[in-house]
Amino acid sequence: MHIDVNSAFLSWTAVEMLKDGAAEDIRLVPSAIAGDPKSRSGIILAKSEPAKKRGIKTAMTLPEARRLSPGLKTFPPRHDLYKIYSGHLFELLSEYTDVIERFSIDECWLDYTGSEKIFGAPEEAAKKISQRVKRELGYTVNMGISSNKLLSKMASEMEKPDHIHTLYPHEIQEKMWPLPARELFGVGRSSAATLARFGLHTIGDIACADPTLLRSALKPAMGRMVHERANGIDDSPVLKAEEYESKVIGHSDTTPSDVKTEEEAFHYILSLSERVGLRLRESGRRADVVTVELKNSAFKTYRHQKKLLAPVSATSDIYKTASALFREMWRGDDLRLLGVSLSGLRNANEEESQLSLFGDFGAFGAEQNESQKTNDTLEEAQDMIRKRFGKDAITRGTLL
DNA sequence: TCTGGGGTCCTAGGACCC
DNA sequence: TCTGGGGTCCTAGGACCC
Repeated sequence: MHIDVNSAFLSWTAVEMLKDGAAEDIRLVPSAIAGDPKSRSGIILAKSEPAKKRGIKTAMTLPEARRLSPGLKTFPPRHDLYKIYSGHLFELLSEYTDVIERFSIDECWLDYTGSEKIFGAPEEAAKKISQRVKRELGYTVNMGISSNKLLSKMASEMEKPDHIHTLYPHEIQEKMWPLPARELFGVGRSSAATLARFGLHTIGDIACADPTLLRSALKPAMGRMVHERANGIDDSPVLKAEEYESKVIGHSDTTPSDVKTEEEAFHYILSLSERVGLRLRESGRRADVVTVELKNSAFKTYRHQKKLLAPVSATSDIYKTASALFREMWRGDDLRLLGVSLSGLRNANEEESQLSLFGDFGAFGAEQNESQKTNDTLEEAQDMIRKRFGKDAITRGTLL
């Protein structure tokens, strides 16, 4: 089964507002969750059904949305709230199986195999789950049922909101093949355009196309994948949280105004390094690849990465690499976004020799190792302060 | 009153190795 | 008197997902 919260950010905000005594349910009027144009994040993140009827789409800019729906009520995103609501949903779902894969904050797969004996046929269980979510948590979900992840996902995307769909293999031709190619999970704007050039417009067209043609048109991996998916083929397992580890830890910020100087950029790089470093250490891991991403005022994005000789976890090491990357890559253009991410992640204790043999400036190993130990201790202390008193309890003077 | 932030995966080219 | 073929690793860029 695949389960998807209808207009998650908006639904959860609506439930919270009602809990706080709001007179109006924002789900029943044209409304949206949107960022703030002042901070240059003014896009639609979620919309109500009445807003959707007026043509408002996710990722649309706020002025565009207001033109379509002048009275549109908008509310800022509340990610901390969403995390809590998401947690409650997953708790409820955990009663039905312990094999749950969280795909995003509002979507997951349940491997219902074996649970029939306790909760009945999947269609019956889905109905129960959906009703319980509505009654106990206060919002609606879409659910899809089939024999693999791809088909259940395609099923839950069908008619919204508050629907349960099946898409078993024998239903593929009737229910999935007539859909536009773009609606196949994994086919985006670019692939859809390429497929259209070959006269392939529906999922059925892809399913019946020559696999060799697809592989040459879309590159081998993508060609093979879309052909398999269009035919309902997918054998990927539902991965429990214990079996899953993220491969990247990253943060990026769109700045309130363009960054034009190296000095200003370094402040952001330091703040970003601190945030990814904290998350890295909290996850108990170290990283040996640092990536810096920049987006200029023309919306052109570019990144540089650097693989280190040894994995690191200290903010100072991350910042050192990130600022060097920035210096090497910056084209002098006005920047609207800066990002720092860490990859090449491994468990901290797996690395016996975590200390670099050579110093910063080719100094003797011992000195470098001592300063690194001091750094680690300093940062551990800061992490503890943040854990106990909040993320803003301690920060660098330069970031104030 | 213009365009977010968090990720995953694939490809191509170059350095390098035998 | 003219330049192979098997690999691995690193990096930059891009497609795709929510």
